[in-house]
Amino acid sequence: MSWRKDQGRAERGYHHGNLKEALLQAALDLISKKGPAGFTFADAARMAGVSPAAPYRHFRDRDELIASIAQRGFEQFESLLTQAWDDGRPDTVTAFERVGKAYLAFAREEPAFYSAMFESGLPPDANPTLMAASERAFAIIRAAAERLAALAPPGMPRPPAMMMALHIWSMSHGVASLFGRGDAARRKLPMSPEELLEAEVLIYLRGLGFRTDQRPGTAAADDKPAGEKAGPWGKPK
Amino acid sequence: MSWRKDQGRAERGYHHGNLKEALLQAALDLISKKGPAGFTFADAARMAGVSPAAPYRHFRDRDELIASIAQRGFEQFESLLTQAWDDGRPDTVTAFERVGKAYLAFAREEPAFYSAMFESGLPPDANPTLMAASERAFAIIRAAAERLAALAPPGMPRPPAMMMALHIWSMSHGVASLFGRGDAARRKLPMSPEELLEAEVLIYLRGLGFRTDQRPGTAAADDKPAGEKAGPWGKPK
DNA sequence: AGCTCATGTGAACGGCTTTTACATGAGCCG
DNA sequence: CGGCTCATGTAAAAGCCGTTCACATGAGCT
Repeated sequence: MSWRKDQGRAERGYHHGNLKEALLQAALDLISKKGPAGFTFADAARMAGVSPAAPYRHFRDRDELIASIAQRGFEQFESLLTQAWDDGRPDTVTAFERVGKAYLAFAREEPAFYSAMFESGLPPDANPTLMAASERAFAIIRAAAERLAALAPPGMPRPPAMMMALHIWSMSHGVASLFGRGDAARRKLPMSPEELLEAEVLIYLRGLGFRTDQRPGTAAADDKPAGEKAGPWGKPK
Repeated sequence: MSWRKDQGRAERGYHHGNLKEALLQAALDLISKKGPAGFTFADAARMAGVSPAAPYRHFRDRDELIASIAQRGFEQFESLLTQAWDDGRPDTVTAFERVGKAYLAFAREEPAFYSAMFESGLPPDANPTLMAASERAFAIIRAAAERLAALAPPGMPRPPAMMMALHIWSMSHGVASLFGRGDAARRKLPMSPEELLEAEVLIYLRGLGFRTDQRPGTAAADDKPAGEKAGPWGKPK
């Protein structure tokens, strides 16, 4: 019974009653503290107050637990992005930037989920339901890109929405993964990750011909070429 | 002596003679096969034909071995990027794109190095010499960005080179990390990672006011606003 | 009340990391 | 050449982890 920690939880009998949930919660705690590599199955069991063998009644092995967390992470992620996108209100560009911020916020505030989702080294094709969850989350970015692409200024070739979505995703993931988490991979930056990503996306959108200095939402007013105003990186000296 | 594998190597006596190197090489093999998580110290020792305790004469622990690999990776990375940049020849934009391709090529061809460098979950501040190596590699991108920023079209605010460098780095890392390696994280893409990154960088540069459809290198010829020609993503339908 | 099956336990196996005391022999010094 | 010394490697052991298996428990159904 050395594993029985009685850490403040209600007394329980032979059966835990909610072990699967308790294990997922414990794993989240542990991963956010020590990274997905430092997390151990036995620790999670200890934290839930059960024997080291008990988790095997709920997860085939350690990887399946991590995959479960990743999946749950993608679901929360999708919901967060959906909310941030808010169907493009009040205008497409504003909503789009809100999605970028939400991406970073998720990476920062849920590092355990984020690393389980993107840095756990699981084969993504191993778990079809996991991949489906991941694709549903990406679909939000994809949908936003679609709407944005439709707004591309006339007289220019329309950028493929899928490509735009992949670009935005890679920017967001790149910033989040290199600079995003408070603890890991801290490099000295001249600006916050949020500012960095926002500037990056704005410059990118300008490169596609968008005029990012105003927010018409749906109206494309004048035709002045991009690049004659202050940039998105604050005041030029 | 079960650990003695005699795998084709020259016979040796009590002393290995080159164990440190052999361990690094073995670790590279193992990491590229099974990821940085799957790699074990004992396996590396076995592969080098020594007892499981021998590696401790050369590395304080498993993490120090991985850090050594990461450091060596950053050195090779720096050398590769330097070579790709080639001091901006034949022209800045061309050289810049070559750097992007070199980044992806490194991630693809040296996945073991790449994951040790960016995905091993080591605290980057733990090892000052490692961080220094990482900064020397980044300095190449930084220097390239500096040259590019100096070329920014007149009449526009100059983008800060440091910001450009961080943007380029995050794009490259994002693409490499999400889509770059053949095995891991494969998602179906409408284009190759190289094309994806090249388009992304070109659009970004256009957003900064660069005219990316020609390669003046140092001369900024005419003034036509960007965005009146075919985009960098191939033919618009 | 009795049965059954999901859920949890204990013990055990093999493997990994790391430490400690000991063995070996390469290189240096005289 | 002979002997010393110390870097390098070995053996053994402790402690942890993942995983499996036979067995225990008791919740829920009939």
